[in-house]
Amino acid sequence: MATTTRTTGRGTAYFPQLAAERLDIALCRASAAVARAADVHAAREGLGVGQHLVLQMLDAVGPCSQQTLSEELRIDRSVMVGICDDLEQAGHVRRERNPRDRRSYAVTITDSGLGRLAEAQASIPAFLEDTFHTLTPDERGRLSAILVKLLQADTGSSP
Amino acid sequence: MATTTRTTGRGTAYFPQLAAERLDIALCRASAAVARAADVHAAREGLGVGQHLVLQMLDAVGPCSQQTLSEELRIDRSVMVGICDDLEQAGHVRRERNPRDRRSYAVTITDSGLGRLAEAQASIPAFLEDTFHTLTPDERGRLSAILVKLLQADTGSSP
DNA sequence: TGCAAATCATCTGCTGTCAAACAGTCTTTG
DNA sequence: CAAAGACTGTTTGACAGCAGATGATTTGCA
Repeated sequence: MATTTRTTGRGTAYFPQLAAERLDIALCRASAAVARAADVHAAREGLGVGQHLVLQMLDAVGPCSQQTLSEELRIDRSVMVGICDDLEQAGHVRRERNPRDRRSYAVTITDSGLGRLAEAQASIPAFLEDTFHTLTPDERGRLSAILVKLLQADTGSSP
Repeated sequence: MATTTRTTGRGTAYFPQLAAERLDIALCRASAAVARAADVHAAREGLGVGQHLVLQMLDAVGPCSQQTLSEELRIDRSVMVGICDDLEQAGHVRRERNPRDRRSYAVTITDSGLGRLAEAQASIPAFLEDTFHTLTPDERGRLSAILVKLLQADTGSSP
């Protein structure tokens, strides 16, 4: 028996060793696990992760073009189209042509969107606590700082 | 005006703030960037990331079934099929039916595979150095330890 | 003014991954 | 021994994400 770790049947599992040697793999596997948890949470909440981020950013910085949203949230343009479609259909944002540059939209959050955002925001702390409960607050802070530093090198990609 | 950061046009970018607030998002975005770098490196090296991991594990723990490889490397079974197909076609592994349980294979690394693995392994340190050059060795160690700890909670998924 | 180049949103095709169904094999149990 | 259930590898269908092309609009320059 040994119902604890039925992975190999051998005494030791190989994954921890790999994760220790290959920082890139550890990062990707951890991200996949967290992303899955986020998707589950979002599905239960009824608001997609991308939709939540868009509402949050619109609330924080005001009306934006879809391109600005894409760049700042690191979401592809063609994906952003669908996210804004869904949000607009739900009545959470309005898409108005920017009068100063009618190629771009001025995506604006509505009162409905503000209410939905407030609901969704309220559930985030519990989600984070649940997902990262194995880490101490100190470790979470360190992880955050390291990731921010790592991400700073990835702003403009290549010349 | 303001050709420095053309992301928003505003003075400050929103992404760093988001990354600081949402640990899950920061993790996913960093992972995406690293995964892309790994894919580029793998393409240049001519050996897929998954293929490399399989060879590495076979060399470390000996012949395995595809299921063991899948579970320990956190790669889906149906993806593992293609990886082993490619490796077998390249002559880097052999698939022999396990005589004790003919449902499973005993995937075995060949001499060709050992040679290919040695080549690929040699290029990993430079890749890691290049990808994580913004982090100090101390930060890399901390990140690794935190990720390992975070991943330990993800062994058996649900009861 | 008029025309070429750039920009914004969108659409299309492709790749890679995952969930679910399927065939072959082993184990259990009557 | 034989049927039912569980496990291994494989195939199929669906879906997210990304690169490139397209249409509408603005900007730059002769």
